[in-house]
Amino acid sequence: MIDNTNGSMLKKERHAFIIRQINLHNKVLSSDLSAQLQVSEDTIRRDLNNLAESGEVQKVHGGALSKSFHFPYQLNKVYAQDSKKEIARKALGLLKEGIVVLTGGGTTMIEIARIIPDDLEATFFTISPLVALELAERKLLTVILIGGQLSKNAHINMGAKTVSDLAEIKVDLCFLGANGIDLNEGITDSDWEVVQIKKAMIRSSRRLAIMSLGEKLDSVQKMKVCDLSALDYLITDRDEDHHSILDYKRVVKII
Amino acid sequence: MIDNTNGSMLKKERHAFIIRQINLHNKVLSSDLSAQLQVSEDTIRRDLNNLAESGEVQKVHGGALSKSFHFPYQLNKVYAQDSKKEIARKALGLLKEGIVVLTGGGTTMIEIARIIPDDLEATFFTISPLVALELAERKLLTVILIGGQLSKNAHINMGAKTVSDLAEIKVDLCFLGANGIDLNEGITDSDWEVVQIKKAMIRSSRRLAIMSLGEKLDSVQKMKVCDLSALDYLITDRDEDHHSILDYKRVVKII
DNA sequence: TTAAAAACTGCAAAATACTGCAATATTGTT
DNA sequence: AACAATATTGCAGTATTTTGCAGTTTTTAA
Repeated sequence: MIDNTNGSMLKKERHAFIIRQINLHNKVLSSDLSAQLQVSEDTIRRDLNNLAESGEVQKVHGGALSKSFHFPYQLNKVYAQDSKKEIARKALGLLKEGIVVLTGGGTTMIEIARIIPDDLEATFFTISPLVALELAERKLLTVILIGGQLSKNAHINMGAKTVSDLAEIKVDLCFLGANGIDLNEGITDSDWEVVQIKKAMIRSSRRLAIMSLGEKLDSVQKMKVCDLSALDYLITDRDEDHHSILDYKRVVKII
Repeated sequence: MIDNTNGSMLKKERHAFIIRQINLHNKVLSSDLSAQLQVSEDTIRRDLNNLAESGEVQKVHGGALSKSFHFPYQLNKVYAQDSKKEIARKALGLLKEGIVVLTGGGTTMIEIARIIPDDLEATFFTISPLVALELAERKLLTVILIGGQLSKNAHINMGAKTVSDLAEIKVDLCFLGANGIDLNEGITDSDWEVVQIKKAMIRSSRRLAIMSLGEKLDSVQKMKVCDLSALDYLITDRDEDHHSILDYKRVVKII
């Protein structure tokens, strides 16, 4: 592991070693390098300063990170928007002329609303004001916003009134986002109120389509919404032959 | 799941992990992060403070929320004329702690929603998704969106369901825009459905405040909403001594 | 209203970073 | 090879950052 054959190591060699470690692990700790390279932490710190000056690494307190290490988000942009668009594109295949749909909120659902063709005639129930407004842009859609108390976090209508209004409808298809999705635990969420709403939505629908980023697969939250067996479709951005999908494929139709 | 390759985790890595969790689930709890990252909640709190300072998340009691999720609809920011802002400023005077309000839609109403102080505790019913979303930004407001079929041009909920839901409430004050306003003909509108909604809203309110640009005074539309005698307040951008106001002043309180 | 949870404050310990400096190593020149 | 000029390294002392803890205040929920 340590290339310390002749006791002393040139600065360039150390730099190369550090770069290699960073490429390997995306990060290095000064303390680790000091031990591995048998030099003082001061020297390591100077090395990291050099590499940072020439823009090869990103120095942080305690070590350094790969320069490509950046926050997985961009300001003013929806996280993983391309993936969500891919999900939206797939979801579109479930929409047919005259269908009656019930939808939740979330950015993925908004992406679907955005790409619904202008010539589709259908009825959309939704608990999300944002989705409703987006859907209302399509001339031929009937958009019904189910009322209730608007939650500040999720920006969807919740509470008893929403649940009881939901009980009065029965739709062909329900689009729902998932916060946690797992083979054994099924669909889970972290907010009790949200879970009540989702359950009510599922009760009001003949078929259920869950949309989820592939990243969320195998994650579990505190509250249970339903089992995987309740799903008719699972729509993700991953290819259906992706290894992470295989187990799900046996339980639910993957789109 | 947790990227804990090495025993210790650099601060920036924690930050990235937090951002990722927020992007994925829209919200995080300090307690969860503390457990997942194996650091004290104090550290998490400081992390969240840092991320909030640089505007990357929105900190709330107990955790943090995704910021990108919170402001998307501000994109279609309407630029209210000064006169509408003036009306909004005046309307604010009618709001008191604990009041229950019912509002319609329209840019003037949105302008009011925007300038409501953060420390006002009150309950707002509304038939406008946009107004509801704007109101939801105020932490202490309870916002109840009355459902119905979303009209494509006015972007308010209408139809039988909305009317019957309105019949079930009784509020202190109703804010309504006016399309036509005239001494003899009262408040008038051009859309039959809108008139039904407005009448239902008026029935559900103890006091009625009509907001209208001064230029709409003395104009008449086809359908009647109510007489001027039904108004408690008429809010315009004109000075109350303006010549065009004088006649109205005898019938209704001008603000 | 009270009780629990969460946030803030100040503080101290540990880890990390910086400064100047002397010892050592490297390089370039004759 | 000898020597000077330069660069690198480790060290000691000091400063800064990070973190957890205890006590207090604020917020939330019942």
